[in-house]
Amino acid sequence: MKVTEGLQSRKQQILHEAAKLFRNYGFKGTSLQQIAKKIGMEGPSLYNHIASKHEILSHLLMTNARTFHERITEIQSSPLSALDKLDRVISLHIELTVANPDAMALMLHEWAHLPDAEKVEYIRLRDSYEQEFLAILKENISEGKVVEMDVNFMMFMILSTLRSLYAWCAKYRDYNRLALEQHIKQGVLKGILVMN
Amino acid sequence: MKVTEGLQSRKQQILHEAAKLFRNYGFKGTSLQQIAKKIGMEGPSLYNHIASKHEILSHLLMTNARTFHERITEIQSSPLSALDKLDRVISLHIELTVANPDAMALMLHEWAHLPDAEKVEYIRLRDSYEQEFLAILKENISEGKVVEMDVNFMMFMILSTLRSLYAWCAKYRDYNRLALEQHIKQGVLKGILVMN
DNA sequence: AACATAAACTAATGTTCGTTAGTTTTAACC
DNA sequence: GGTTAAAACTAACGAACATTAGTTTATGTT
Repeated sequence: MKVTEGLQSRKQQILHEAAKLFRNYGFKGTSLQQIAKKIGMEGPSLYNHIASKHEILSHLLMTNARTFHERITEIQSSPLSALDKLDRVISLHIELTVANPDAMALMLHEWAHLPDAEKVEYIRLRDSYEQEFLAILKENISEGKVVEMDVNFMMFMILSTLRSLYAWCAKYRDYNRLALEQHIKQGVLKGILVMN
Repeated sequence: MKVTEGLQSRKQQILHEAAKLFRNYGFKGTSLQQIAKKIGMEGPSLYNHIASKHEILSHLLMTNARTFHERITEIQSSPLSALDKLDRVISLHIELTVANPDAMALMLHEWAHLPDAEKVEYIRLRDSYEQEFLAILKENISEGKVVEMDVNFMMFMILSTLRSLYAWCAKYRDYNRLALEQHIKQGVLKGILVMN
């Protein structure tokens, strides 16, 4: 019986390498053999640590989906101003993306391969997230903090940027996270045109 | 020998249904059987019209990648003002996305499954596109039309929104295309904050 | 040192799928 | 109506892959 584990448990190694491979080749395009090779094992040996290939995907997606859901609920029910809530939501995306860009990529593309039951839950979590997001935007609009605009459309634009972040943050490793936040908040909130 | 073909040739039907399926289940997650069923044939019969499964993906991706490349080159080499060029590029994205939302989804996610030679060309076309885009943004900056900001970052934000459009334009079928353009240009260029 | 359990390996199974071969049907043209 | 070629079908192959079974190796505990 092992008492001390490596810094990363075997299961975490699997999840980490799988996330990278799934991101590059897709869930269906990645074999268990490939994942195993990356950590120096044979394919079937993975089954000492996981129950199935789908379990890997489920873990990666559901963990992050639940985190997003919990965190935005916290923010929404906090006593912050509407504008501060929006600010926190942007920070939340940046935080989770910097921590785990590969998993963020999967959240966009690979949830379709979840087993049925978890797919349903995933969609529920995501829809619920978007409802909270909409509520925060509506608060801002009714307080006059934000331009009058179709609120669904406003959310689309902001989420498009935040959900693509994973693809670009690698190129901006030289920025620290605060500079990244500055840039995003400037661009998303204030636009890019010079006023006149 | 057939002289008149249906309104859509068999090959176009295949491309159309394949695009929808690839978008929903991914290239690797879609079988030729599935595609064939959608147009009422058996799997192997597809080979009377296509050379391989990869050919379908290649056609869908390369056609659109070349169109983007040609069109932005036209715009860039036109005598339009820098701001008008930016405007035209946004319109270009909207035009191609409305015409073919499924193929646009593939351009984000499925190019990794292209055969090697075409993958190289695809990346070259995309990089070249981004270079033209950057040049247009730099023109705008040096003319003072646009805020001082890291130009790569500015492009990231704009392209994130434009490249996600396919996912949302279905929800906005009630807008006509001009209203869609108004919204996007407002949001991307002017931001959402009320000025003070 | 002996034991027990975790974790690795090899071999094999059953399935799915892209693709090929060979055959039959459909439909235009003389 | 007979000819011809396109386009459909069925059957089969071979490769890839997730997963299972059974065995061996490694390791921590007594």
